[in-house]
Amino acid sequence: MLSKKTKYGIKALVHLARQNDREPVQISTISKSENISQKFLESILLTLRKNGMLGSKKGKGGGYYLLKDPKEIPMTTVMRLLEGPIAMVPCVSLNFYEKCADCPDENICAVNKLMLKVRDNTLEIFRNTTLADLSELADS
Amino acid sequence: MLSKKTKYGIKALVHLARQNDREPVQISTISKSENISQKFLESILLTLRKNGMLGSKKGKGGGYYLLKDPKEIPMTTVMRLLEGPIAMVPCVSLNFYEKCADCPDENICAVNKLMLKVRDNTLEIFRNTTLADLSELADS
DNA sequence: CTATTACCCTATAGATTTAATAGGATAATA
DNA sequence: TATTATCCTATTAAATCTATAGGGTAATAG
Repeated sequence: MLSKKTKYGIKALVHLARQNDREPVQISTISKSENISQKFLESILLTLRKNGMLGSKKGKGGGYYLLKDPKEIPMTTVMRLLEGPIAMVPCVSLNFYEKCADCPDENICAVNKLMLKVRDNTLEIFRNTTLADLSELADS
Repeated sequence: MLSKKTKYGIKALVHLARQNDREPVQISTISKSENISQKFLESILLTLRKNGMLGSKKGKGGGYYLLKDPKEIPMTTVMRLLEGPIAMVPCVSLNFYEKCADCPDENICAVNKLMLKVRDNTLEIFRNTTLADLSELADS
């Protein structure tokens, strides 16, 4: 299951991507528009900024804005930042690999085999989907 | 992330599928062979039996056994039974659909759009992978 | 220069889920 | 009738998630 943190984070990023200009958008604006608890959103945007995804401006007229072109932001980056590993088990994770304590040999492990396939497919989707793609309304 | 319950459940099912005959296998045997806490495994096998996946036999020479041919058991069934929804968000789930509280219109929701793609792909894999496929050792 | 605005940061708490354990009841077999 | 092995409920320990609280800091306007 996707955490609310990730869900809200994506929504906020898309909100910023849909902005025509790069003018800062206030937390409260996004919070109201996307129905997200303002304080919770605050902490999410903070981690997005700390990880180089967003810039911010303080004081009146301040807010958050995207640092890069939405076309240049693949969802792999966003997902790993907010949700962590894309794989469903650590033993098939590229960026968060961990050996299973119970599994003597990954090569003959059924779970490994299955989840490797799932990871490959999911990864492919996230790689080929940018924030710009998600910002285009409806269908496609 | 895949829960240990699901992980252990799949391993146990594969263990049973790898059995040549349909003779009952004791919990303790699977538990030792797969490095799973026996009591925890007990509860997992119980739910698998209650949902028509396994049969059981009590007393000496008892144990659990598959009720169907592994070729006839797609991973969609197993996953839904053990893990629940395959989708990462309830609003794109086929069997566990739920509307998001915060989302006024799913058709223009970026998260919905993205997770729908992921679900479609993952579902396809689970549909086309049977317990028999996972039981074949190594590569493929 | 000072009031206001809006982000910055840490800590904590409540709720939920997960993973496992405990302890015995029940049924089948030898 | 003793033994074996599943059946079943309840409980707990730990982890994670989802916020909320409460103030600090920097920028802007007038």
